[in-house]
Amino acid sequence: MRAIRAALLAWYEANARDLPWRRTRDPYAIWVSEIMLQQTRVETVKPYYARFLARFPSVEALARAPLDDVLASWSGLGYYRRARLLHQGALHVAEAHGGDVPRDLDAIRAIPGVGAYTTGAIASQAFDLEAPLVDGNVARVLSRLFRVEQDPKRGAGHARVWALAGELVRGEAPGALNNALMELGATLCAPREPRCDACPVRARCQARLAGVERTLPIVAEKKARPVVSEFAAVLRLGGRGAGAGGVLLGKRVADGLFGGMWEPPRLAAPDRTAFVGELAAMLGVEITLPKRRARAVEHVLTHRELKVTVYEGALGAAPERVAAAYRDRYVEVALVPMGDIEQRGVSTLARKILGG
DNA sequence: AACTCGGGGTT
DNA sequence: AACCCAGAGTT
Repeated sequence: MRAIRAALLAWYEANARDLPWRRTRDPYAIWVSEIMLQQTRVETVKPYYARFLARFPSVEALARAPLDDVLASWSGLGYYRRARLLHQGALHVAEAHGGDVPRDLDAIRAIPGVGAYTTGAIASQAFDLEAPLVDGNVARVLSRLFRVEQDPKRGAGHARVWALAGELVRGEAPGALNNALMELGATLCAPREPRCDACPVRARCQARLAGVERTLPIVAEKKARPVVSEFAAVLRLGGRGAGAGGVLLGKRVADGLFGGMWEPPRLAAPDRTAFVGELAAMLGVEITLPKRRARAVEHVLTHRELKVTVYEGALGAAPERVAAAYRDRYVEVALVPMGDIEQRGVSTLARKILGG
């Protein structure tokens, strides 16, 4: 274990990528980066990270901000619940800890949106606590290094990789050690084609010694992704009334898919006629859709594939609210000038629907 | 333990 | 097309 630690730390020292969140010890900044990096690639996160910290530079600033502003800053990043939980987390830290991220493991873990991985990341990187962490990269590295032949995402395999991470992190520079494990998984110990020739611990890798490095880690089979068909409408108000020129957006309920985000109204319906009826009922005004000129928008998510038929249409009048029967989906509607859409929390799917 | 939740790059 | 990524919360 000591030799592996030393090899990993020396390799990391010489090969670490220069990432924005590695240039700070501010626990808030590290926290923000870790939430953004959940299931999201480094290159995707970089611009969001810089913009987010510029707009919300402290726990207090984030806690004071309206959730809608936070969602707007998250627009396009995905997994929007993360933004909601991060905001809740800021409120929690502001109230329970006076705005300072706590240095206690249990207190960190109690922050909304902070799970086992993020606890270890904040504790080790911001406070140099000997707290382990296991993400997808670390799970793969440890599965190979110690030849764990069970799915590291659950059951005994999960317990095993966390125990190994706990043993490895004990010692000096826990933050660097954790980063070294992640860096190794991100750069050399790749899922398909690991570059073992350049690996600092290849001589001690149990999987490589047994010739099974490409078959580990064991992963569960994935379920097929169902295809869901929906309709959406990009609606504008005719004439010169209030809101003329704007496009109608609905704000989705907090829970579920795209929670709290704005989008052109999107409904499942058997056909175009039914969709127009649903839409008119939801908005309480007359809707005019052309028979043709529908566009097809496809959007792939983790657990489903959306195929959306998009119509450009007109409103008979400006709707004031969502009908009660539809408030399990939308909580508010607004006519938004195209130029103001960037200030709303808008999903990438909504951008595609608006895109034309 | 299973399920939900985005988006995008790589192979 | 398949794969997978600095995961967490709910049921």
